Amino acid sequence: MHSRTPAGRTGRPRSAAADTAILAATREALVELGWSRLSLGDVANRAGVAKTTLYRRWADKHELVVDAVAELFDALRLPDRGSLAADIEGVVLQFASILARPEARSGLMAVVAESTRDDALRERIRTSIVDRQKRLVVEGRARAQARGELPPRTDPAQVARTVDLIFDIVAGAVVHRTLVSAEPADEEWVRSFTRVLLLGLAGAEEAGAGEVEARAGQG
Amino acid sequence: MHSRTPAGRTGRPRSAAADTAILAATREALVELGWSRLSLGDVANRAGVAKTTLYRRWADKHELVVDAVAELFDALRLPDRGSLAADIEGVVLQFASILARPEARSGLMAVVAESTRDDALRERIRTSIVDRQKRLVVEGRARAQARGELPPRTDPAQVARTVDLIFDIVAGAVVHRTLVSAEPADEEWVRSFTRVLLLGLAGAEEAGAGEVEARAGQG
Amino acid sequence: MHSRTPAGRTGRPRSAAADTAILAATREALVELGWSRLSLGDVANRAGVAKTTLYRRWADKHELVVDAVAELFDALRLPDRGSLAADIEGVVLQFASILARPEARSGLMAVVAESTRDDALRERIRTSIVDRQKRLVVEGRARAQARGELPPRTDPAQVARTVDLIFDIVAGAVVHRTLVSAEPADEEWVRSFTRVLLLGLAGAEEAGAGEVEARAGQG
Amino acid sequence: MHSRTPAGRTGRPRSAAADTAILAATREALVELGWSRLSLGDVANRAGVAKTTLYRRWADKHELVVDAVAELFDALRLPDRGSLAADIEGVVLQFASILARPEARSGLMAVVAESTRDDALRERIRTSIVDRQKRLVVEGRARAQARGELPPRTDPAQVARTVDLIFDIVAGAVVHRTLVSAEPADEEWVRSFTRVLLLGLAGAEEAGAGEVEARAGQG
DNA sequence: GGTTAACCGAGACGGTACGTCGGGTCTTATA
DNA sequence: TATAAGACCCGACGTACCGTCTCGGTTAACC
Repeated sequence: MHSRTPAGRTGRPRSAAADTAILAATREALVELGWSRLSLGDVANRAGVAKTTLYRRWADKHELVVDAVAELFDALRLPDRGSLAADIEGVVLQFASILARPEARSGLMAVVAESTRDDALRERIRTSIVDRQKRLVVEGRARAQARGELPPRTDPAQVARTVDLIFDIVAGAVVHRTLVSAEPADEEWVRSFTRVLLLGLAGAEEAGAGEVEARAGQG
Repeated sequence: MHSRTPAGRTGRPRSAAADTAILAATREALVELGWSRLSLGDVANRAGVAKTTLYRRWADKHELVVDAVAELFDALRLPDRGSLAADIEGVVLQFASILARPEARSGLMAVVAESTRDDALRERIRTSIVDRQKRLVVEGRARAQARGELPPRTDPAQVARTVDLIFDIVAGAVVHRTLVSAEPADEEWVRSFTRVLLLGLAGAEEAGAGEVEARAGQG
Repeated sequence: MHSRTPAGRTGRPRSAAADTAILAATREALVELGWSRLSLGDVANRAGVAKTTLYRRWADKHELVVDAVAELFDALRLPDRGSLAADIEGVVLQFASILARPEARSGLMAVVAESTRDDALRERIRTSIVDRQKRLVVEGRARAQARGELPPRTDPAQVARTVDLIFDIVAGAVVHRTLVSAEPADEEWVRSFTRVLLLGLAGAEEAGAGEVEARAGQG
Repeated sequence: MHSRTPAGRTGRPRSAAADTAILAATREALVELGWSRLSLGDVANRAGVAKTTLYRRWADKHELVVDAVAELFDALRLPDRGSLAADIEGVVLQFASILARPEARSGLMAVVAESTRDDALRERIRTSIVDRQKRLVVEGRARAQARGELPPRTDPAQVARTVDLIFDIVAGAVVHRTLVSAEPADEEWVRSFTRVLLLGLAGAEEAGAGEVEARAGQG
């Protein structure tokens, strides 16, 4: 994570328990107070840790919250429900249920907001959250290809573009639905959304091959 | 907007110029400092206005920024480019270009983040930004129906559901692409995205009619 | 005191009560905690004042304590006990009794210690405390001259030198006795000290005249 | 000094060099930073020693500084300049020149300030500095008696009182002159001061004998 | 000549206070 | 009544030291 392990090996080693306690305390405080009222002094108190210990490990509020929130998304699993549509619906519902938790809602949005002015923070978000969860898309595609639901694809650049596009559509739609529109991403909505997504991808898949080749010929 | 016009009519009237100057100063400060470093004292200075004046009109930082940011999105127009796909691409590119402006990026995300803990703020965002821009989806559908690209729909509840879904997908994907994935929503990406969206909607439209009626019979 | 009255006349004026409360709180805290454990946050609390208010008026702990302590010495009066010796004994006993108060002891010495590294602070001490109390020596001499105990002196430079010398001897001896030697400056000690001082001054007065004239001829 | 020699005799003995290095580093830091900005971590760094080592030997900042400063005054010597007046002037000038050194100025005053709230510290100051230097007064009197400048005195209590009085007057006046009045204790000032002191003592000596006997009869 | 107990360096730890900054309220004089 | 100015209370910031505590490793005296 943040642990740029200190060069030397001397001195008292850092307490591993402190990290855990701090991140848990951060999530707890996010639930109770939200982002804007969360203070690092309070987090340190909750964690039973001195403020200095906290600052020794994280440069500021945002970096801390990225790590605290990132762990939440690691709970996401791609269930095997027999079909691509069902798999997607399953993972989207999980995602929605994480976003229903207050610490995820306000923590995630706050760091994204700050990352618009802080390249290091943006990179940290990408590394700790975004790229980490793209595994779900990759897994899902592989499983669908194994089932014969999707044709095997080999062009790596094209695969990467597609994975990114799917991820932006899925994550973006769910976040927007729950946080901006402030409507629940319930089973009905998820079914509608998944249908649109899969039909769109299927259609694009068919039409896309020739176009890509055509473009490759130009560039 | 915020102007709960004061009851009494006596005394010195509020300066109309102050509102404009404050909102402009807010956007300017957002560009330079981002959300977290923006301070109301500084905004008041830039606007050549006393802090008192500012607080008399907006309850706090977030309300002010919602108003300041909302104006940016009012510039969105639905261009008539001859086809639904082209129209969508046009408006999405506009949206992306607004999100490329730093005041929009950090302002929008910051108020969304705070709105996860503040119902009044969420409502204000919905009123001032979200619902206001859904007009684009409604207009686009109407134009496409006029062109014969889409069949006319009459069930108002179903229409509302579809409009909401489209808006969440479009806005969500563009925001996620630009702010979270931190990749440009350039012409190529917009073309890919639009193709997936339209094919998905077309497919769902065909398949959906019967299903909706069936569900309506149950509910 | 410290009040470099702000240039402009606009805005809310500074609370005069705050000054008084802060200085009183400072002395109270000095009594309870001593210099080193005295914190400005605590002083602000005791005074019922925000820390910012305190810092707006005093640059740091030392400046504040100089002002708080200086007031204590303004209580010194030169009693008319009928003879120069008795007058001196009276004022020295008063001085000793002020130095017996813990806020005076630790406050005074602490600012003197810091003033060895801070010219502005040293000047402040001189202005607020030292020069202010030299009035006692001047008064005492005048009264003794009126009684005929001392011959009238007119050379102002020589008078100033003598006043300074007397002040350094008196203040120095009492401070050293009470704070460094840590013995009480009780009546017996004060009587012995005063006898030495007066006999020394009388002798120097006799022998000094010619020498001074001689030096004046050279310079 | 501070070395409460550890009970057991086994194990690695303490480094003697560390003591020297630490005290020297303390004085060096006092010169550069003054008391208030002096930190023990910094002293340890300068001395090339771990903080642990420092704390194993001195309980806190004040105790350390007493020891560091006390050594400075051990350089005082009573010169034999042929007369009591000249001897006194000589030693007073030495004293003044030590007090001109920044480490002595701020170190001495700081520990005196703190000692007003700390009896152990006051005792340490008395032992390490005050009583240690009273030897100068005792020596000076003895030499003057040998020269026949002073009558031999035998009552030990009276002698002790006189030695204390002289020490308080001399040390107090010089300290006050240099640190509080912030004027130089130069040759001219020292000459004036010594004249007053000696004349005062001579007069008191003559007049005092009978009075002392009288008081002894009462007590 | 191995044991062993106290030493040493490094540096993390729980604390306390620092001096600053911003939020939002208030009190003036002026318009 | 609105305004500009600016003082006010409050609370958090991030930093600096304090004095304590672990570590791994080093000495010297004792056996």
